[in-house]
Amino acid sequence: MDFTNPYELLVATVLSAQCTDERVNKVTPALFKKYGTPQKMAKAPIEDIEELIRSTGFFKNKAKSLKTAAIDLVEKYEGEIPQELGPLVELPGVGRKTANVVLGNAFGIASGIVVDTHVTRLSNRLGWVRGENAVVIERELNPQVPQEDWVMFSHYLISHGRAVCKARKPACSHCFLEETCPKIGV
DNA sequence: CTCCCGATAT
DNA sequence: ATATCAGGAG
Repeated sequence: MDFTNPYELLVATVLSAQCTDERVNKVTPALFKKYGTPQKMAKAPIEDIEELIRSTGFFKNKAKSLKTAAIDLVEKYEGEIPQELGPLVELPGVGRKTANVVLGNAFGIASGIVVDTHVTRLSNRLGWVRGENAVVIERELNPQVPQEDWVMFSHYLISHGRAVCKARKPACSHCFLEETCPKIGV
C-alpha cells in the first residue's frame, strides 16, 4: 500500500475494502494530491471524491465515509489520527481491521494481528483456526505470535495468500508448507 | 444476514 | 458467467 503519512494510510485502507491494493494504488496519487489532509477532504465535494475513487468499488459508501471521517478528525482530533483502537473504530468506514492496519503500520503500535480475507483463508487452511469471524480469529492468533512480530506476521500471510495460497487456485506444489499443511477447505 | 460495486482472473 | 479482492454498516 502506497502512503507517506498516517492519514494517507487510513484513507488507502478504507478504500481497500473488497478491492486489490494494486487498484487502490492507482487512485490514491490523484486523490492525495487534491485531498491529502483531513482538512481538505472534509471540504471536498462528495461527487468529486466519488469520481476519484470510483474504480475501487463501493465508491458511494467509501466517499461518504472518507468525507465524514475527515470532518470527525478535524472537529474531534484537530486533524490528527488517533493512536488508539477505540477512537479509530468510531470513525465511519473504519472497522477493527483498518484500525489495526493504521496502528501497526503508521505508528508501530501492536494493537492486534490484522485479520483480512487472506489471513482468514490461510489460518483456516493451515488448521490454526476454524471459522470466518475475524474477531475470533484475531483473539486466537494474537497469543500464538510474539507481539513484536504481529505486523510482519500479517504481512507474510497476506503476501503468501496473494502469491501462492490464493483463494481460487492455490499453488500448493510451489508452497514451502506443502508437507505440513492439512489443506482444510482447499 | 444483506447491501454496497468496479476491475480482474478463471 | 462467476469468484474474488488488505471490509464495513445497517
